[in-house]
Amino acid sequence: MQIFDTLNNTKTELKFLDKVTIYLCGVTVYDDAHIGHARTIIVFDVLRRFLESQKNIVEIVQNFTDVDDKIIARANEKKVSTVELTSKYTENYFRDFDKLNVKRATHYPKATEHIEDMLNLISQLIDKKCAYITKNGVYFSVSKFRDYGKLSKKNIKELISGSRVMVDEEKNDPLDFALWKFSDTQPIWNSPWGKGRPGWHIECSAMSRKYLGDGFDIHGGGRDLIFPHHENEIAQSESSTSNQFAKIWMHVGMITINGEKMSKSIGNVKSVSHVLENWGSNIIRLFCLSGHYSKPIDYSEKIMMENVTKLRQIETSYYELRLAEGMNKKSYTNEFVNECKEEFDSALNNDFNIPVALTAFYKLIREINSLAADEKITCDVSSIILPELERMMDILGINIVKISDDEKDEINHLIEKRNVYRNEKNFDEADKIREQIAEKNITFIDHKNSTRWVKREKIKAE
RNA sequence: GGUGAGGUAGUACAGUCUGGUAGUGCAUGGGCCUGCAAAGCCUAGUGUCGGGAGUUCAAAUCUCUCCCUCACCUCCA
Repeated sequence: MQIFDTLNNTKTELKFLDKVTIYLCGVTVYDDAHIGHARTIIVFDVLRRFLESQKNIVEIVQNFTDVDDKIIARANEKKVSTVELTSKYTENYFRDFDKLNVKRATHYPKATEHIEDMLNLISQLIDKKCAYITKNGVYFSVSKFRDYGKLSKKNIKELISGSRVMVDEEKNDPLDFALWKFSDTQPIWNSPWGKGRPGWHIECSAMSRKYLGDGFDIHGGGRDLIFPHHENEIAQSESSTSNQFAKIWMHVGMITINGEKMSKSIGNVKSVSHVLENWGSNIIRLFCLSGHYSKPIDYSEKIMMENVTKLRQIETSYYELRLAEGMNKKSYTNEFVNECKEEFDSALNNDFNIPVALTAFYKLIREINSLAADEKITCDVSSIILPELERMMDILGINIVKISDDEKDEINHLIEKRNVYRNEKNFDEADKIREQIAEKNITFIDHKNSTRWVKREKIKAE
């Protein structure tokens, strides 16, 4: 598999050994997750599902930042403890992302539960003279790491001149960043250098090492984390181990809202829970996967509606296969299905090109609907196509509304009843049945000689 | 100012690495199917691939240059 590596600025072949190890920068739990968080996490969820479908064992670590100045400020504002605040939003995170059909990561380490690991790492950096102590805290000395700026392609001189950071006279260099900040107010922990709390970047270096070792396959996150967060992680981790940190840096593009940046001041932040409420997980996933992962995508109602159309097509073809009956005299070969599968997989293997994979997916959908139009979907045909359709849907994380056997019997009964009315040309009664069943989100599909049906997901915003 | 990503049909995207005069979805037109619908199928049209120059038998693709957009450079997925 090839993935574009931000560090080397080139597509890089990834060879996995016994398992694939991934570290994904998660969220700071001081507020509800928004659609931008969802995109990054969904992209990695699909990556994980794809790798697993290729028989790889995937170990994925996604952190929660639960100690941070912003958290403290928000907790004070709301007059709650930081623990109350972070546990609430951590719960909300799982509520939202379970609904988004995101598979749980292998580990969800929290910063506050790994203070020891961070202190050990900081000690090592001090021992190696890569860090120093001031009256405000412990700082990483950027000048001691020769490759600083290699990820974000920044040179240190420019960073200093363009720096908008408040100058801290205690620091040796304006670019130096905090590993540990001294403080007397909660939340604080003891350290060999004084009470305080960790800086933001150190947690990922410490926790990735704890769970994945000194080097691992893929480090992911949103593009906006490249500088300074990931740059600083590299500096910390590679200074302490002298090993290569991540083999590949994979960054996911931003989401804009109607062409504008998502921001609190504009008031256009789309929370996951809000978008879920209106559109549901399938539409959100199709939307988040609609452009190449590395490029920005724009959120708008119009785009979401287009994805509703696509979901409807998926539902239709899925039910056509599911409700197949009888056997076909002419055997259906799996040639076309294999072609779609091949295109789907090779697209994903080529820098995880999801839009191209989706084209192969929709190609299969069209084939199914085309066969269905000719009433050629029989059990034998379905048994060839359905497993592949389900495999693709599973990789994409698309969940079609299922139906119980009881409901199925009831619907088949109603179809028979309706057909009797239709034969009698009693269309008023026949249409009544159609309207009645529509309330349960079931749509009849009348082919030439038979009637099929689809149970549709109810989409509030539609 | 610096760095990066982009500018391809009405629209959203792919194709650029690995040159061979453009694809896919949605939307639109026409047809089919239907008792009417819905769903779907079939079919059609639309682009001087941001401008210009260069290399080449051949450029959306490589090189140079100009214009424009966006993101990041401060917390940010």
